Amino acid sequence: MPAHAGYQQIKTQVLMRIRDDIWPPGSFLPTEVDLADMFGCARATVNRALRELAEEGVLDRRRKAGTRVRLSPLRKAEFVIPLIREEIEASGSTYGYVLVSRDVTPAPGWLAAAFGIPLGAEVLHLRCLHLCDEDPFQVEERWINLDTVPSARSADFRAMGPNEWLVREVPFTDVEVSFGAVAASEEVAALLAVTKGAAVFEVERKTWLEGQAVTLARMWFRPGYRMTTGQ
Amino acid sequence: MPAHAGYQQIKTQVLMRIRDDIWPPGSFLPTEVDLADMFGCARATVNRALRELAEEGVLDRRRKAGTRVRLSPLRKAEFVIPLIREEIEASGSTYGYVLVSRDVTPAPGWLAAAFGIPLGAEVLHLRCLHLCDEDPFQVEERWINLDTVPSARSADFRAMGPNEWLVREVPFTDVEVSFGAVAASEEVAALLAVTKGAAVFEVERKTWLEGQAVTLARMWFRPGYRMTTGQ
DNA sequence: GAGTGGTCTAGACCACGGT
DNA sequence: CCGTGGTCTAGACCACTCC
Repeated sequence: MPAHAGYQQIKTQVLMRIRDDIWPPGSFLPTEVDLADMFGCARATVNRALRELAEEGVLDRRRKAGTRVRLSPLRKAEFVIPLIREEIEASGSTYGYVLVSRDVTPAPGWLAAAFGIPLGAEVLHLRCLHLCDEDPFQVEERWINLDTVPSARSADFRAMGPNEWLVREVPFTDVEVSFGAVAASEEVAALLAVTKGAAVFEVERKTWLEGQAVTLARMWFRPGYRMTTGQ
Repeated sequence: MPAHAGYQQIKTQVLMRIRDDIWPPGSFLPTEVDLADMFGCARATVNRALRELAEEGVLDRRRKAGTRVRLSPLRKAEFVIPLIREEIEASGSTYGYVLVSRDVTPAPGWLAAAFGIPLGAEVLHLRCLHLCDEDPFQVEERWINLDTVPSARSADFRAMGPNEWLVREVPFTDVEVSFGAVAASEEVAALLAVTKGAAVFEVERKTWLEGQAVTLARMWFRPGYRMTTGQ
């Protein structure tokens, strides 16, 4: 109703009306033109408010059909995945890095399958350990597609982690991240200084550059590590 | 350059120039006015493109200072957290639910502290088991603040899970989600039918309604469960 | 076919915050 | 102070998709 309704206020108003069951789940909202009239503002302002609410998972919008309240709102959680060096240094600790192993091999079958590369294509395989104040913090196992990133073959990963190197050198267009919990393998347990079978948080990250597989990384964190929404 | 540059094309163009090191990390982009001139479009169009790239973590924008390329782009991962019933039914399986325990107690110290409620305030404490085709799928432990949600005291959680009930009945304004890996406690292990100490994926979810604590839930999933970006 | 959202424009005023 | 992004407007055309 305020003469100077901004898109933020419109978002709030819409959420209030949904909460008060004026627009219950599944029901249609008025059209943008009508809402602009109701709120005394331009249609573009309403459009931005509704577009953002749709993006946030509250509304469902379709041309011609209109805007409706989602039956159950999509519940999204956004995580910022920090560069491990920055995460450790931001906490006031000292970052350390060790390259554990490096070899060039034909892609194992599971990797070729999971990643969409020809079976037997050469990949660079690295295992690394990241330290926080000298204590094991994260174990990283990484596979780099040498067809897509040939320069990785001659890069020196003894001083700089593959993550940092890739961030600087290799662009990508698509990412897939997944989280899970696994029992520490013998090797991971040894590197993390935990008992074999201990519960460790696992992050897997795959990237592509315009359809070409770039890299796949699996990371295991020391016990107690959590990933939390927000910054 | 095309006469009809849309904001999508501008985003692409900007990303290409960043990739080609025309605008290297840390450098400033031209102002919106100049870019609008370059791309032959209105400033609003440039604004939307840059605003979205900032939202995605590629750019850093400040009034007066201008727009610069982030030194290292923020790496964000967005997860859609499904309602467990819908997740199971979407996979073609049968959903089952069991209420394991229910009691009303004064909030334990850790809960009061972690959640910002007065020590000793009454909370409803529930333990539930969610089943997929009769097999344990998820164990849920839930605490509901009865000061904020008094109606929960008389709700019947034997037929409907607290999650579904809360989604229908209680609005919230703020959420915090965190993921981790923990060793299954004796009780969780028994409910999930795994050995004690097995690695299980844990999701913790807290919600507030305008500063008032609503509910805290901890959920443990059967082995092998993963949370993946995208829908 | 027609109604809805999706987008673009040209212009304007404002708020923040670096210099 | 004053340049930059943040937002709003009034109008327009377009694209999708439901009927």
